[in-house]
Amino acid sequence: MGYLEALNERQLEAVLKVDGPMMVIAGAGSGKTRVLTYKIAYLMEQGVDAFNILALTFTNKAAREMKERIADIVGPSEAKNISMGTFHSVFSKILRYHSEKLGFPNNFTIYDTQDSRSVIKAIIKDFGLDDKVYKPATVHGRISSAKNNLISPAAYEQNAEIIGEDRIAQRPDLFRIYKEYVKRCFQSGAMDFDDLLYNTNVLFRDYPEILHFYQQKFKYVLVDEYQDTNYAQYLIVKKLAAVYENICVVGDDAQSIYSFRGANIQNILNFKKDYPDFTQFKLEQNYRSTKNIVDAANSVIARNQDQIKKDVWTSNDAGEKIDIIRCLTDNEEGRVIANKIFDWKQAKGLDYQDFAILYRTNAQSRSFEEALRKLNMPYKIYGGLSFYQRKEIKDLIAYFRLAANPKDEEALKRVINYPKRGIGNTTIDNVVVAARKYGVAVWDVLTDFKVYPVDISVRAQNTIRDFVTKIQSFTLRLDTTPAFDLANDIASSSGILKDLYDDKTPEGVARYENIQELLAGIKEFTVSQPENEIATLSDFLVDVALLTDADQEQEEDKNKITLMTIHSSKGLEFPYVFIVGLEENLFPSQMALNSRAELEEERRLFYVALTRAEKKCTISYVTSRFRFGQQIFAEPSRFIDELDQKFIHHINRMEGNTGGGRSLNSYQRPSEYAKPQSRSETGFKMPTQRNLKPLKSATTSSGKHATTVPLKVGYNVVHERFGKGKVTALEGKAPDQKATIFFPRVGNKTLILKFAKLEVVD
DNA sequence: ATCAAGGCTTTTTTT
DNA sequence: AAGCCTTGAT
Repeated sequence: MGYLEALNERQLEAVLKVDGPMMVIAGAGSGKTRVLTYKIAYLMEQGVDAFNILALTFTNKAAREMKERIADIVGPSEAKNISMGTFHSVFSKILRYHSEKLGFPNNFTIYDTQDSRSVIKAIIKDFGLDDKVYKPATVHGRISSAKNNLISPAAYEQNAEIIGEDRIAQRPDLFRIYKEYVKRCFQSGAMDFDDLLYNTNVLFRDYPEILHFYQQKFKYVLVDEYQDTNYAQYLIVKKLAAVYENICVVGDDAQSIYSFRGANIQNILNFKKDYPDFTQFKLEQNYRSTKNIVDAANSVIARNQDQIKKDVWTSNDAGEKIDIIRCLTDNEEGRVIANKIFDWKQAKGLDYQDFAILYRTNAQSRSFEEALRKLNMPYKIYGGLSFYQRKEIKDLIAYFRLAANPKDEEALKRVINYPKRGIGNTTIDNVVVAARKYGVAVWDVLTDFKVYPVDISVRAQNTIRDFVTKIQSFTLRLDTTPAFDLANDIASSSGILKDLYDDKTPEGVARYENIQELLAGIKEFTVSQPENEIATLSDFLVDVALLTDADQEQEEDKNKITLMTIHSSKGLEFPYVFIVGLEENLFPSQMALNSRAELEEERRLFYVALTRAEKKCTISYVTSRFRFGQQIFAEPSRFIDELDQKFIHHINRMEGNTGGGRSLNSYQRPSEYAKPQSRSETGFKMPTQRNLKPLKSATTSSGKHATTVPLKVGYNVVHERFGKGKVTALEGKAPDQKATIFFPRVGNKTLILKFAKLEVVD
């Protein structure tokens, strides 16, 4: 049990408490994962059977990593018997096992967001509703939050408050859409993400013997990131733990950032109500970050009203202050940060993987990608359009899905005429209308025009018959053929492979390669299966719907700069972190300015971002950026002002003195903002904030001349293009003085100071 | 039935 | 800037 020595007193207490309800409130970087890992290992060493442990994590990746760490302690053969994963993946497996109880096929499809939206869109159209008023995304959000709160369509319709909200929002028919949506999903043998939680609750509610079975199986229940669970998840956990009450939840209310998805901080408060004799542990020592970072983050989060008081502290060094960089445009922001990474990597001998760029929205990644590409620096973007959401991948998987579950209407619609086989929209529409009329799945109509007559041409009927036969031939081989073999056959005989191969545009080539990559992945999946079992395509499909980019990480992705949203950075840490786009209406998001609760969530998000950094945190904002293809002007985020000034340091890049109306600032700054941050003042007013001094008489946009600092041999300077350097020699006198400067990036350069755009670094 | 062109909305975050 | 949808021509 030597590993227990690696724990501090608080952590140790939390690990050693085995039985009964407990809650660990764990500040950022306080070793939460370590506690959870060791706790599970300790349980097993105390004789708890791995089969009796359920550990729920927020991502698949977190589950996998934790499992590996536990395996290191207790051995892989034991570790693999723990039920560990996300709520969605663990309970989708349980649902598959009992699906017939709920009237679903055991190979039910999991609809992703796109599928759900598409179903909803069709319903809105069929109901003759205006899709400007009933936006599919909004409607889906409404349905999703109903499900997350376990409100059935019937209960929705009865709920005066909800119906009132819909009426006020001019969407009185929403309950009808909800009802129809559930019906269509059921008819398609499909569950959406929310159904995985909702239906688990239905299963446990309606089948006490099944609930009883899992209560006995999962004698120990552990939940990570408890602050981000929603009501449906809360109730699942509560029911499972009702008998033994061996429940351990771990979380940090300050890092609750998923309320848009139904996450409810209330769950933490409910915990006290549900288990009055629970034990609470607080982990407050941060092992991750410097004092500056921890204290700066504390100074921000202190402004939130809703929080459990904590005193997060660290014994680490003070470290450097947080730099705040102003840039003119989003493109410049990309270049400046790419250059910084380049310089710091050189100067400090760092790896690419030491850096992360975090942003509020996925769309911001572009300027960084471009800048990094130009400097030939490897990066990896997480999130955004994931591999599995690409059209060609979804197309091929749709064939797989259809083979496994022909009632899957979204898959059917996707591929019935792709590649083109002459089954046009009119035909499909007619078939769909007929299916609704007969009250059966579209597939049922397609397979039997005698029983379900449809008014379509004989030609179309024949084409459809061929298509149906082809799918049926796939279905027949589903349980007997290894996944890779069948997948390969489907890719060829569906015509997808040829269709993409014939497309010689760069995009087409990339798509073809993506398909090959998917097939290679399936190959790997197939051969990694235990000797005497065959991995079928159905097995592959079970996982694929719930996979994300983070689960796909390749070995070659390891030493790369990380680009991701702050949301996806939760739980991660990096030595050097850049938080970019700190502007009003972007961060905090424009959508989050309607209530204090929303703003506080944005602030928690900022807190999460800050606390990802170990050594150094850098923040940037721009005064002008492109949005929807249009240039918009931006003001610095209020969050910048909320940081205690003690811990930050403003850097304003100086311009050259070429003059001439270049400045965007001159018309950017409205009067209310002609104050401290204004470029010629910030960084000069407060001596404590000064770190970069202008060297040559740089003319600012307002026409003022900045102070001139004499240059000396040995000074460190920053050049706009060459980056950081050291002055090795000086010759001549001003105004024609020249300096020889060694730049690690480009070697020695002799520059005429009059022209060189240099800044001196203290 | 298919394809090209033009117009329109979109960006908050994710299992 | 890009994807989606409608429209209109073939």
